[in-house]
Amino acid sequence: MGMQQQIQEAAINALQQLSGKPFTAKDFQINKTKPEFEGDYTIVLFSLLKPLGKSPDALGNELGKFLLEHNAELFSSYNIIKGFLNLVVSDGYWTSVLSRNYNDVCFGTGAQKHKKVMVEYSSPNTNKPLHLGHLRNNFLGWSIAEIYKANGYAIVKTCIVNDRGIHICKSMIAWQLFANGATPQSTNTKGDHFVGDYYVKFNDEYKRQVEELISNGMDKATAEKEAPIMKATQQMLLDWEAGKPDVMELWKTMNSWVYAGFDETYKRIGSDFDKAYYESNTYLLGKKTVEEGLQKNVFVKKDDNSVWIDLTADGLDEKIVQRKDGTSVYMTQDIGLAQQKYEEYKIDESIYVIGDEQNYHMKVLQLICKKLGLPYADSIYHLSYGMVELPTGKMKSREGTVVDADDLLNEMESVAQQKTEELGKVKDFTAEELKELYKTLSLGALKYYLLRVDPKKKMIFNPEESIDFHGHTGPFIQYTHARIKSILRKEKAQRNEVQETPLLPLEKELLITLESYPTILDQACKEHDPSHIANYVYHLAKTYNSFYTEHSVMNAESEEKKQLRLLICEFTANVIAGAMQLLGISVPERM
RNA sequence: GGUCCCGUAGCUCAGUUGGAUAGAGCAACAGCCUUCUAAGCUGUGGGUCACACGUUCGAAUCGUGUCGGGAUCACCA
Repeated sequence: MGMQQQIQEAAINALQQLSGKPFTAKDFQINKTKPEFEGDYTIVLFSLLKPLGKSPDALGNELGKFLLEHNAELFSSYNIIKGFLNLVVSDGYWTSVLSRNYNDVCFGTGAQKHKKVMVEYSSPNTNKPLHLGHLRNNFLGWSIAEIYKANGYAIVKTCIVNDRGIHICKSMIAWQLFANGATPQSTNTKGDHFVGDYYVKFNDEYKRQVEELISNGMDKATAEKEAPIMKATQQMLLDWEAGKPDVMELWKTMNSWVYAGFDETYKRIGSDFDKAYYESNTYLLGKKTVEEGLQKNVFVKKDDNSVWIDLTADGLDEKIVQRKDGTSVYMTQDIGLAQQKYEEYKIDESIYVIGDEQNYHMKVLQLICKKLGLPYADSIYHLSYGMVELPTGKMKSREGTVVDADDLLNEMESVAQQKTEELGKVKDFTAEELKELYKTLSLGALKYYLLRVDPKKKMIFNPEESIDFHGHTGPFIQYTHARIKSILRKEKAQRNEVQETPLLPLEKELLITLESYPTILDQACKEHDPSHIANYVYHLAKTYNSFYTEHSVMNAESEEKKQLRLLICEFTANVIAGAMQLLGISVPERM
């Protein structure tokens, strides 16, 4: 149980004993004491004054005295300023937290919940390589899965691969027209980039053809429909749906090129999946759902045979769920896939990591599932995240401003190399150790940069800022870990507990921060938000660095202090490593 | 136009179940390495928390309105 919760329970008990009335956690607030006042935690008294009919000083003193008497192991003193009751937690309590947890690598993790949670993330299209936006998605999805695991949930990581449709046919057509049989092997190109190049070629040619038709007197809308390359693409989609052998063959071949490229990038960034769903297998799902919906009168069939749901009573629109030709739309496929996931894995919660441009879609999806009475409707959670933009504005593929994931990773790695060489601290590393370090640092910088921001908010990716390894960054935290390890290589703690000893302000502040880690972890899970962990671990590292500069471990004032600080060092290193691991970032022993 | 989200220091972000004088980083300036890794630490300057009104003992946080920015409202996915 966290300190704050303990204080809450002690205070509830005290208030009930003193007044004979019942109280709950909602009746008053407990905060961390502001640094300018004496104390560690503060009970805000204002909300209690009226119900108890007491003055701030009177209530504060009664409550403070009671807590000191009945919870002597927790509190050493109190003071009252205006309506704030500041409690000083005894040093003995903090050192006991240290002794109990300093070498517990599971510190902060939750008990087994016996619940299964699915996280769907990444979800690429197989017509172009991954870009910066995908990286935010991948890092978020992977991290939230780790955070759930740490809180005691069983996790299934999935990915829905958008491997069919008109956009896939575009790169296929362009390859047929322009490639002369070229392959990733023959051109020495990474497969996903190779296919992406033909997607670009399609758009160039399409644009050229449309302009040509317009200059021959056709209006724009017609030209866009009549361009030969577009007509060929639409025909190809029909051929694909009919299973025409040569089209299927080309489709399989080109997708296999893309998958080879994706695998490389996923491996590099540490994304992995327990199960991949392919849209080519799921796009026909949902027909049964439509039947059920019609029977339950949730859906209505119009004269032209198309099927709709009316959500206007819920403040939304009418939504189509089946085309007049009887095929499923995106929405229906998603309901079908949700059903399939539920049946295959019996999941208790289903998290979808999808950009906020689909907020409306996900809202509608969940609402339809509810109206259909599907058992998994309430378990759907849309982890919505904002777009990644550049200082110059949005990324636009047409303007070539999309930041490619592989390029970015290469760039980051060479910056890591350059900075490491400049500092020259690891000259004895082997070539392999160096390579590993560059990878660790570059990924640490990038993941931290993308995860430290509240997922819901759109964010600006500033290339110059992202390669900074100072200040509020991943490498700063990694560096702090390496510093601690440097001390611990020289000397290990001789004891596994410490005598109660007066704590210096920075020692105490570190222990208070460390003690709050489980609460932060729990909050990150409940709010589906890795940025809480990211901001917490930065704060911890920063506090440690102040402590490190101010107080020597090896040359401590006394042997008792030295042992105390060695334990604090080990505790801090463990929490930093554990928290960073939840963000998908590893921490080096040296850097 | 309807619905939803956002607006905090020059820039990027914390802080939002209402609590004390709103915090970090970057950028600027001034210091600190013969002592555990200076990718560090310490200090200075920098704010109409978009604006207005309201609720409250107390509002960046809650409500209403205004302004500004974004997303979405396809027989696309």
